[in-house]
Amino acid sequence: MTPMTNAITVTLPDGSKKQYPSGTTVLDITKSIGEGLARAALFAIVNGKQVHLDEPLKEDATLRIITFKDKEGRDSLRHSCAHLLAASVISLWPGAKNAIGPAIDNGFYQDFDLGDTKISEEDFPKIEQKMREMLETWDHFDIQEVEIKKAKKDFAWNPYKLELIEEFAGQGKTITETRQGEFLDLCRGGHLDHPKKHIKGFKLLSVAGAYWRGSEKNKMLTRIYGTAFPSKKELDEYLHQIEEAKKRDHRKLGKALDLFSINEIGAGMPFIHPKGMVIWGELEKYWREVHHRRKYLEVKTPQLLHRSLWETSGHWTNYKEHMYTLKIDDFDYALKPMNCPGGLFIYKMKNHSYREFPLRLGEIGNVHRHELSGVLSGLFRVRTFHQDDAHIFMMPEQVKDEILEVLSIIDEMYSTFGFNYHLEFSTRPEKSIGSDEAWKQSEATLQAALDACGKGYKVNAGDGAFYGPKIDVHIKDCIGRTWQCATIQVDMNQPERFDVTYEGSDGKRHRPVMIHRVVYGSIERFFGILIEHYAGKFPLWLSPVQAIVLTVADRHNEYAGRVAKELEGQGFRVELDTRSESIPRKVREAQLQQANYILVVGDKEVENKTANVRTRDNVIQGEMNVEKLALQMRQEVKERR
RNA sequence: GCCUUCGUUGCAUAGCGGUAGUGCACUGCCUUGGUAAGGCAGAGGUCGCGGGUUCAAAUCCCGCCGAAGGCUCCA
Repeated sequence: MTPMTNAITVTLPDGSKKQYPSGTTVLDITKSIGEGLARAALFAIVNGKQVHLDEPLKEDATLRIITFKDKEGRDSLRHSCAHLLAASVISLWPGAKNAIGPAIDNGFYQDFDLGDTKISEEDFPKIEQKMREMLETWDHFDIQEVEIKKAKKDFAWNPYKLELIEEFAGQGKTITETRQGEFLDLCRGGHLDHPKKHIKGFKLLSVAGAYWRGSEKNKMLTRIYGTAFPSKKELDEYLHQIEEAKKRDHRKLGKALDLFSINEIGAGMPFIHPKGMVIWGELEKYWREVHHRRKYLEVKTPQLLHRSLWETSGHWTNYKEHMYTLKIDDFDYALKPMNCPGGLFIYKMKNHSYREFPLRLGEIGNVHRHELSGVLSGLFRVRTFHQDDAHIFMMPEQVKDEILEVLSIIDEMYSTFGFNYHLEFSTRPEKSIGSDEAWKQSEATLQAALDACGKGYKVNAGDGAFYGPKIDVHIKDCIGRTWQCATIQVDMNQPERFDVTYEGSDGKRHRPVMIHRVVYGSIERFFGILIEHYAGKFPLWLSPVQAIVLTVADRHNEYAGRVAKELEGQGFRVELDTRSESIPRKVREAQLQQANYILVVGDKEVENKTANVRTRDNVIQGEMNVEKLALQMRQEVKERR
């Protein structure tokens, strides 16, 4: 490390030391160490003295960050809060039985069996009040190791805890109990040393049903979600962030901007409206532009295909509950849930030579999947959607380069939207087909490609598909949420099932390697993500309304029409507002529909043959020659910014 | 699929046993106004669908359809 002037030395919770420039705050430091810790910092001690997290540090200080993570990285603040919630609910509803209550990513939850009692969000103020009252008496947690017999006796009233005790006893684990006044709980620990002192901001967020131990075979419990932070300020920031995310909700914006709708005549079946279709069309156009340049061939395969195809592919036996099937003239048919069988069918229609490889068959294919009604959500989880699919056939020695090529396409396209992303590599699951050797080889090839691309990646051992290993790409939108979109999968199943081959340089038949890959993933989903990512303010190339021309008075209508026509003639999407409404109103409405450029024309502009230009973000460009504006807009569209 | 909550005009909502209200949007008229809501008037509703209770149901009960938040994070 190059020595820094005025550097401060920070002793991190793990004991390691790091240098920062003077003026850095504790919060900056925790953020630089890792996102988790930023929210985890309780307080900091500089040279033995406690400081505020926002306080800039001077040089030559040694800092200790006191966090609410315990030694095993568990979030003791949120976990302690879950205990507090359990104690409060049981105190308010004495018949309630608490099940588990862990800390989760952004807070905590606690499950309850409430018998016939129903708790709703209206009860939250009452519960929160009780929590505050109880917290006053919670100076510390008493945790005690107990005999199994005693534990069973203590929790005779609670079948969930009993089940856990039995289980832990069977595993030879020690049983620990914690007591806060009246409230006794079974808990393995991971609490704050001083709950009263450190729980400063908590809030209950929602109530939901959840199966005991996550299995639908078990009883449905009531789960209360909440969150907690070491300060009121951080809690408020978090709540504010949730509000901001709600404003971007694609379902809300989709309605407000008239982009799409999902109606009760088809749950999970989106209707794309004219303005939404403009964006959709641009996404497809861009996709084709990139893929054509990258030597992909495009195909289209039918929606509805005979049962025999699905029997060959294995979907009829393994995927039937997700397929829409129907009988036509006494034959069984199914709507395609995936594009690959159709793609393979095209491949099989003629002989192939290694000279054609890699053979890239792309298809923006409409698929139908019967998802459970309860999992449907806006455009994010639907029953019919379009995959920007491609099936690539190649020789084994081409796989590494081809994966790199696909990663390069992904990088190119995601950069256009301003998405940062990270890669995840999933390896062989327990239930899988194919030989050990085949798996070993394809995993090694994917890994070699990942290493070569230099992006860094996370390994999810055992998370691959049953037919092959995969690479998933997770994008991060502008408010920090991540979404899995692109995926690259090696398929060791379908080529066998369809018995596809190619002729090698040795004149013999060989089995090609096939990979599936998508970039957008689902166009519906990607569209939804984009709506939230841009908060409805689409960049010019995607924007449904690129410009609105509005008039000051009726006598300017004719000229305004000419201006609109000129821009339209140059290929822009333009609206004309000649209503006899006030200018502030017309400007406001143009802004609300997120028109990129708002052109006002009045006496001055008619005389000078110009338009007065402003953007939806209140940037006033002033009087401009229309041709010059068109030139500027063309450049903006071209650069897709 | 299961749990909780919810479905009132194009949108957002009030009403929660006794003639269905408001705001925005829409239509008409007045206004011809210079950059985020000018004024007045009007039209628009099988209160998701079906059944039940009641003298009377948007309101209470049951069933169905649809939506939202969950159902992975383990004492």
